[in-house]
Formats: sequence, C-alpha cells, structure tokens
Amino acid sequence: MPEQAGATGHRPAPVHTHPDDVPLLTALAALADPVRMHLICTLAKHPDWTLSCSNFDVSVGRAAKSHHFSVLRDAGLVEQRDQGTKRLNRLRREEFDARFPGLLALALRAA
Amino acid sequence: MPEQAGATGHRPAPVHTHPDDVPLLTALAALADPVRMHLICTLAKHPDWTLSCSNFDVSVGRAAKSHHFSVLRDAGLVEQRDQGTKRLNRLRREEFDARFPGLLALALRAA
DNA sequence: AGCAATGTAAGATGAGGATCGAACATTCAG
DNA sequence: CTGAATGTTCGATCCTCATCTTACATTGCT
Repeated sequence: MPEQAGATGHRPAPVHTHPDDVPLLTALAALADPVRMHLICTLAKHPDWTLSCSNFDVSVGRAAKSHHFSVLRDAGLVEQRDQGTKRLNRLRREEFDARFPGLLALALRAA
Repeated sequence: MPEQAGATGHRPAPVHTHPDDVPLLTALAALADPVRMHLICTLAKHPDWTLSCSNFDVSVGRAAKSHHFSVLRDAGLVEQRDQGTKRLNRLRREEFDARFPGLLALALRAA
C-alpha cells in the first residue's frame, strides 16, 4: 500500500492558543481548578523546558493529566515542546502577564 | 398558641463571608461565570446600595439570580442589606482588593 | 385584611467537565 | 525487531452546577 507523501513520522505538535486570544472567562476557569493550579505552581518553581508531563506529581491518572495540560494550553498558560518520547513544558509568564497583568503572580502568591 | 419570644418578624439577614476567609479557588470560580461577571460589572458602575437584585438585567429567572448572589456573597465579592422588600447590593471593592490585590480591577477591565 | 412585589428554598432537569480504563501512536533503548 | 516509556484519544461514568418551576415568606401599599 502506498505511503502518504510527506509523512514525517512525527506526532502532531501540540496546539497552542496565544494569551492575547484568550477570553477572560477562559483564563479564570482554567485557573479555578486545584489540579491545574498545582501544575502551574510546580511549573513556576522550575526552569523552562525542564519538566515533562510525567514529572508532575498529581493524584490523577495520565488521561486526566493530559486533559488538564490541554486546558492550560487553550488558556495560553502553558507552552509545550516534544523531545523524544517526552513533552516538555514552559509557563508562559510574560505573554500571559501582558494579557492579564498581575493575574498569574496573584494566583501563584495566593495558592 | 405561644409566639416565639424575641421574634422580630424580620427575615434572616443574608450570610456573608469576609474576603479574608475566601480561598483563591473560590474567588476564581465565582468570577468564572458570565452571569456573575455581568452582575459585578453592573454593580461597579453604580454607587453602593443603589441597586436591588431585581434591578440587574440578566437573562435568567429570579431563582437563578438569587443563587448567583449567594455565590458572590460566599466569595466575599458582594455585600447585601435588606430594605423593605428589596435587598440592596454593594461591591466589596476595598476588602476584596486587600485579599486579592488587583484581581477585581483586572476582571472589570478585561470584561 | 387583601394584594402585589421581592426574594429565598426545595425539587427536578440538563449540560458540562473531571475522572478512569483501555486502546493506540510515537520514540528510544536493547 | 521487540519492548518499555510517554502521551493522546475514546467511551463510559459520575458529580457539580446552572437553570427552571413551584411554593413560600416577608414587606409595603391600599
């Protein structure tokens, strides 16, 4: 059977939403969850691109964790990059802060 | 039949939670709703104690509106006072801002 | 007293979302 | 090539919550 032309074998890169395109309610809803807040706090304590998804210690299974990262991407809070079998993460501090000044700092401080 | 001693005939005063006692997630969840955000925005545009619940123009029935005000009280965002058959409202700007500095201003600006 | 207005309480309903288990794809190591 | 590790996707389940309808309480007006 013919193979697809241009098939690279790469898995699809994660879909991101820029903070500038995120509605306020979407950002608030993303932050209003204990698991996601824990992910963000952990992410804030480590350098960019040093944590893969499996490194986060939360009390939910892989599927739920994957779901939460998807929500965080859609809210413009997290950026992801594939490296090997792992998916590395980065908190979009500056970009998100430009869209919602002070919100992320407030959440990290009050959490 | 004996009447209750001390019965004043007043209806129970609304129960409030001070912003200092409000968890971050509670505040964020309260703000992450379009109806409640609309209530807060409307409240922010009028002087304190000038709007009764029925003055807010939202697309839900009385019962749902009452529920939303209850959520806002629990989140330390709104204070209420009874006057006649009406229940007057006030946005707890300063108190809430002391607990979550900048959050309310951000929400009002971005909404 | 009778009535309209305002708001709350209780029960039912429906939608959204958080979770899990299982199956699958991709990548790397051996 | 085989296997292990990492994430995603799908279907099912469960629970929370927003909403409505109805009933009720309080207040003020006539």
